[in-house]
Amino acid sequence: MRSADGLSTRQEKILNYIQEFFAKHGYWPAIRDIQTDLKISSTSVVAYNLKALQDKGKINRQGKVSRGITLPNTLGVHNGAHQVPLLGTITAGQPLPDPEEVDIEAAEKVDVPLDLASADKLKDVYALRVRGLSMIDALIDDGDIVLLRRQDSANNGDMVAALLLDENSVTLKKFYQDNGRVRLQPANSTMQPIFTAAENVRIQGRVVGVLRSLF
Amino acid sequence: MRSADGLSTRQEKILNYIQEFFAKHGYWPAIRDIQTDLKISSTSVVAYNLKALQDKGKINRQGKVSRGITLPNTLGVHNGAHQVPLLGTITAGQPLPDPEEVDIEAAEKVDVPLDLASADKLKDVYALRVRGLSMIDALIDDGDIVLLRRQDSANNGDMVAALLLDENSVTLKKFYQDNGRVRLQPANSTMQPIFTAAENVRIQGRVVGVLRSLF
DNA sequence: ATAACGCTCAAACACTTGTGCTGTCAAGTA
DNA sequence: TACTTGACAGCACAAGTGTTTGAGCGTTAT
Repeated sequence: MRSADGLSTRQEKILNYIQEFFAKHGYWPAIRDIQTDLKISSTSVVAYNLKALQDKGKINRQGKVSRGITLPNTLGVHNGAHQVPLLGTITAGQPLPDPEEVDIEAAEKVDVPLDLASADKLKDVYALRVRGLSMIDALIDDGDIVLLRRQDSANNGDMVAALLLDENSVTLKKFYQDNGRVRLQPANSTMQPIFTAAENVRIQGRVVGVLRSLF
Repeated sequence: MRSADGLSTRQEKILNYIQEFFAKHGYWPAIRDIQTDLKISSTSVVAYNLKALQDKGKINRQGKVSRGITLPNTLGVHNGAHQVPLLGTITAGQPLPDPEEVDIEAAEKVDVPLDLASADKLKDVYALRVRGLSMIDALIDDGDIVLLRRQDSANNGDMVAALLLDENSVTLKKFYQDNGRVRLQPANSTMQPIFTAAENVRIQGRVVGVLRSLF
C-alpha cells in the first residue's frame, strides 16, 4: 500500500518512529532501535527502507555514523515539535486557500507541540493565521494561528471551517446536521447559531487546534 | 582556570563544541569527535570531563548509547519547543496556585513551540489548564492551556490574571489603569468591562499564550 | 512460462564508539 | 617525605551499529 507521498506503510511507520524517538530521547534512533520497536525481522529491511526514504528526500543520513539519521525539516529543531505548513491567512468572506495550489515545501512552517497532537494525526494538517475579528464567536482572536485538517465532511460537534455558498464566506463553527438542515453553533454560547440547508454548506476543513501568542 | 559555573576551560570548550556540533550536523557528537576536533590527546580525557559535566547537570547522557549526549532544554539554543511546567488548573473563583509551593521539577510539562515565544522569554512561565467556561470572555475555552508569566504588575493593554479581592475570584482580562481606577476589559469586545479600584486588584500573572487542542 | 522487480529474511562482517584499566604528573597537605 | 586529589595519557576491549551478501517469495511484465 502506498500513501500520497509514495511511501509504503512501513516507510511511513519508520518515518514516524524516527520523529517520535527523537522527540522522546533527544537523539536519533539506531537501525536496531527501529527494528526492535517496529518488530521488523531484520536490520537489512530497515536499511533497505531507510535508503528508500533517503532517495525520496524524507530523511538525511550520514553514512557509517551511528545514529546519524536526521529529519530535514527538524535539523536544528527538536524536542517534541512537529512542523506544519503555514499556508496563509483566513479572513471573513474569503474561502480557504487550496492546499494543492500552494508549495508546501516552500511555505513558512509552524511548530506544533507533540502533546497538542501526535505526529501521525498532524498528517494532513496545515495552519492559517487569522486576520480580523470575524472568528471571535469561535473564541479565535485576531492574530491567532488555527490548525486545520483538510476534510470535506464532519461529525456532529466538530469545529469546522464552513463555506456558506449563499454568502460566499467562511466561518469557524461547531457543526451539527439533522435531516438535511445544518446548524452552525458558535463556540461562544452567548452568540446565536446559524441555521441553513445542507446544500448551502461546504466543509473545507476541521479545526484541530489554536495557538495564540501574546508576547 | 574556572568560570563562574565551576567549569574548567576545557569543560566549557567541550560544552560549546557539543552545542555547535549539533547545530551543524543535527545529531550529537561521539566522544572521538570531541577528542579529535578539540585536539585532546585521549578519549578518556573526554570521558572524564563529560562525567564532570554530567555531575554538574550541564549535559544529559545515555550510557552505552552512541552519540547519546544531549543538552538539557535550558541550554538548547534553537529547540523547536521549550518545556514549561503545567502547575494545575485554573477555575473561576479560585486564586492561582503559587508556583513556589509546587514541585516544578516533578510537574507535568507542556511543550511550547519556539515560534510562539523564544526560550528566554519563557523563563518564568508556567502553564495552567482551564476548567469551565468562566474565561470565555477572554476567548479561552474549557480545556485550553494558558501560559502565564508570574508578575505582580502590568502595563496597559496586557492580558493579565487578576484577582479581585472583593469577590475573591480570578479572571483573565485586558488591564488598563488610570488614576487609581482599573478597567478590566474582556478580549471579546461584545462583553462588558469591569471597573474597580486599583486596591481591589492583585495581578497574579500575565497571560502570554493560549494552546487549544480539538483533536 | 520466464523474467524482472519490489520487498523481505537471516546471518555474518567490519567499522564505530563508549568504557575500563594502568600510569604519569603537578599541586596541595600533614 | 609520604599521601592524597584532580587532570591527563595511552591503549585495548567489548558493546553498539551500519553494511553487505545471498536467498526466498509474491506480483507484474514480456
